[in-house]
Parts: sequence; C-alpha cells; structure tokens
Amino acid sequence: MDEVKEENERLKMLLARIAKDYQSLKMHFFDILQQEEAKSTTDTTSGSDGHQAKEEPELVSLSLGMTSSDQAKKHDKKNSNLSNGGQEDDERMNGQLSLRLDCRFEPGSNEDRRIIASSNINSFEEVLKEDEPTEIWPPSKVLKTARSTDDEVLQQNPLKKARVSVRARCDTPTMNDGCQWRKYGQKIAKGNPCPRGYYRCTVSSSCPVRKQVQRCVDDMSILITTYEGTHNHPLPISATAMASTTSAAASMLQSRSSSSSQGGLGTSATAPISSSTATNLHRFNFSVSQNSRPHQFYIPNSSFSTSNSHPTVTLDLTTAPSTSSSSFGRFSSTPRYSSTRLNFSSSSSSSLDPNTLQSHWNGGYRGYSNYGKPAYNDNHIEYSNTAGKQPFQEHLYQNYMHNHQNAAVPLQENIVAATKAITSNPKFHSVLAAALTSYVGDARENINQGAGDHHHQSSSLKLKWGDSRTVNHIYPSSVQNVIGCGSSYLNKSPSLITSPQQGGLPLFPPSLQLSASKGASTALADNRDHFQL
DNA sequence: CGAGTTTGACCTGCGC
DNA sequence: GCGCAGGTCAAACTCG
Repeated sequence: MDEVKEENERLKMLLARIAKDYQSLKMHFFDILQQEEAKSTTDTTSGSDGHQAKEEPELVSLSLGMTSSDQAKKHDKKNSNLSNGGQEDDERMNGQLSLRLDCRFEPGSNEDRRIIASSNINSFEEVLKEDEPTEIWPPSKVLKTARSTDDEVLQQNPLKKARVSVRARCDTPTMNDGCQWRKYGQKIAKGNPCPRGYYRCTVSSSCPVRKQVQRCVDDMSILITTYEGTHNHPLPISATAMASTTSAAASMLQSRSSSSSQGGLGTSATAPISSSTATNLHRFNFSVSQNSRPHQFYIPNSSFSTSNSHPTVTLDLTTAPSTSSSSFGRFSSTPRYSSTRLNFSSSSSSSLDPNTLQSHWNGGYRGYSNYGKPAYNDNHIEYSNTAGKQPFQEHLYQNYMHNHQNAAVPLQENIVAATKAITSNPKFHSVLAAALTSYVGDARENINQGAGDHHHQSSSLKLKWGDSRTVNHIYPSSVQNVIGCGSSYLNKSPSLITSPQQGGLPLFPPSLQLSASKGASTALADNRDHFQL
C-alpha cells in the first residue's frame, strides 16, 4: 500500500507539473487553431489535390485523416519547443497530451509547403529528417528509395509481396483488425527502440498472411501494422473491413504495377475490389457490409512509389487531418518507410469526428477479452521500458485522465471548439464519408453484437456509431480512443484513476455504458476469445 | 495440459 | 566474402 501511495504522490506531482505546462500549451494551441481555421476557409477552396498532384507526382497519400489541423501541429510543436525548451520530457508529454485531445498535428505547415514547393525532393527529405529524426528506414535507404522508380523496383523484385502498412493510433500492443493472430517472433529493428512483433494469421493453419506490428518511434501512440499476403479462408465479419481496406490499397499498388510491369504482387483482395489506373483515378469497391453491397472510393491523382524490398502502401489512420500541405507533411515518413500513401476522398458530407473513425480501426472491432491479461499488460510495460519512451505515454494517459477529471468542463469546451474547427473543414467531411461508406455496415454489426462483459468495447462502439455526434460534443474523440484502445492504461493504474480526489472513475457517463447484447454473433464472440488485445 | 508468448539461434538477402 | 539487419524457427516458459 505504501508503494501505491508513494507512486500516487509521485504521479500527482508529475501531473501538476504537466498540467501547468499543458495550460500554457493549450493557450498556444487555440491561438493556432483560430489562425488555422481562418486559413482553411481560404485554402480548401483552392483545391489541395491539384497541388499535391503537381508538386508530388511520385507520392500518394493514402490517408483517412483529415485536413487543417496538420498545419497547426507543426506550429504547435514549434511553439511548444519555444515555450518549453528546457523540459523536453514535458514537451513531449504535452505533445502527446495534445494528441489525445485531438490537438496533435502532423507536420506540414505552410512553411514546409513553401520549402517543398521551391526545392527538390532531396531538400524535402532534409526537411523531413529534421521533423522526424528517427524512423524505421535508414537515410541511405530513404534516398535510394526516393531516387529509384517504381518500375525499377518492381522489376528488381518481381516476386516480392505487396505490403499494406496501417498507421493508427492505438495504445494496445496490437491493433485489433478482426483476425486471429499468433505471435511468432519479435525483433528489435534498427532505428526503433520498440520491438517489432511478427504475427501469423491463425484463422486457418495454412493462411499465409502475416503482419508486423511496431510502434512509431516518434509517436508511440501510433501503431504501425504491416500486412502481407492474402487470406485463403473466409474472414470473420469483423475482419473484413480492415482486410478490404488493406486489400484495396494493395490492389492499387498491384494495379499500378501491372500497368507498368508484369510483376504480380502477392496481395490481392479478399473482398470485391476493382481498381483502375486508366485515368489516374483509382476506384475501390469495398464490400464490407453485411449485404455485401460494394462501396466505391475514388482516389484522384494517385501515383505510387515502392520500397526496395516490398512495395508498400501506407494507410494512415492516425486521424491526422491532411490538406494538400499536410499531405506533404505526412510524407515525412513516406521516404523512410519507402511506402506509398493514398488519399481517400469523396464528396459527401458527414459530421463525425475523425478520431471516431480512427477509433474504429483502432478498437472498434475489438474484443477486449485480453485487455486485462497480465501477459499483455506486462509486455506493454516491458517494452515500454525497453523503449525508454513509453513511460511518457503512460504518464500521458494518466495525466490526461487527471485533466479530464479535474478540469473537465473547460477542457470539454475546448475540445468542442477544436472538434468544431476540425469538422467544419469540408475536406474532413468528404474523407470521413468515404471511410464511413466502407465501414458502417460492419460497425453496425458490431454494435448489435456488443457483449455484456466487454463494456469497453461496447462503449466505444456506441460512442462511435450510436450517437457519435452527440458524444463528440460531450466527450472528445480522444476519450473515445482512450476507451477503445487505452483501457490497458486504465487497468494498469487503478490507484491513480480511482484516487479519492477524482471520485472513482467518472469518465464515462451512464449513457455511455453499454448495453449488453446476449445475441452476440459467434463470429465476434470467437474474435473476442482470440484477440490478443 | 494445451494454447499462446518469449527469446535466443538460425537463415537469408543485401550492401560494401 | 564478410557483416549487418530483417525475418523465422523452435524450445522454454507462462498462464488459465
């Protein structure tokens, strides 16, 4: 008990310090937010895709993220650096905190855009290196990849399987994608202190699909999951969304490669997918809903680059809003990953929070059955310590909880303002609509299947799909994320979260507690039983 | 006791 | 050819 008290005291002190820094950063943030909001109203009308196509024909951003706040992120980062130069830890924690509050921004400021527009690709990379000093790919590989053409790569590696890399904010060791995976290895990859986990699909013993899971080195809230191969078995309903998306992305890569070389790539669609490269407009037919009605994505102005070893498409589900400039910014990791980013966009509108969407990928399908499983929590802690950075994240969540509970009302107002600013961006509407189209059927399925003993999951589902708009104004999407993916943190720190001054765990109002559904389908139930989260 | 995880050893490809 | 890094294997271990 003494240990717990001591730790509690320590954490409280840390919280106080961070809260102080957070307040100052928050002031910066809202200044920036207002500026960006004003900017976006003028920028979005000028057509960001055209800009991207003109400036960066070799790169494609496959992003379900949004616009507008990317730019702010850079400013935010810079401002935080200026205002808090001496306390790197606090900076990062605040940065992380901002992230959880939808205040995390991706690189890609107007400054960057200017730099990029007026310089060649190498100088662009130099800019990016400064922003993200460490990544998976070493600089030599980066430059080489950037220089080599797609055709060259494909001809040199005609047998390499296409890979689809999914970046998503997720605080659990692995992102739940609906499939059953068994870990068969773990390796420390160069340039990233976080170990890379190797997983094999165990739905079928002969299934060749594998995935690699690794934390993003510069933002450990981002989980990078790389899929390789094609499922040779029927997928659970809950797995079809991710499979469809990754397959579609791989199919894009494939379609491009087939148009430029004979090399067939290993990954193919597990759901009906069509793609076209004829007009530089890629179309996806997603069939993820129960009635298998295909949904189409039109991806304008796409082009591809591939890595030396594997052609890779990166699906960025980090909810980072992405304008054309932010797409540039988002490319900061592209050279290092030697991957391709594709920008999903469509033209309808929606009012959901982008994080809501992302939360689905992160944990919307989650079974959560193993959330409290010691092995996984231990693992998380262990490799957090190995990384030497994860404690930040842990503190982040704890402090985030504190912030929400100690200053809940002002924070909520701020979040509402931030959400409003984000959702007012027209590009957000279109991207969200596109993603929703592919996703809503499956999500509804999951809602109906919510199980009684998995309140986390159910909560997050209801938050996202049952009343997402309302919820967004009550509880920020970041909270939803915490609900969805961060429950391990809750589980890990009961003493903190339920400390007397916070009065238990008042994070989620009764309305958000989930109703149990006895009629859970066996498919989801199976997943819950096997998910490694 | 079975299923899943961990982890050191081994294999392979690639660059120098 | 050598060394490095990524990827895989499999025995030991853990957990329910």
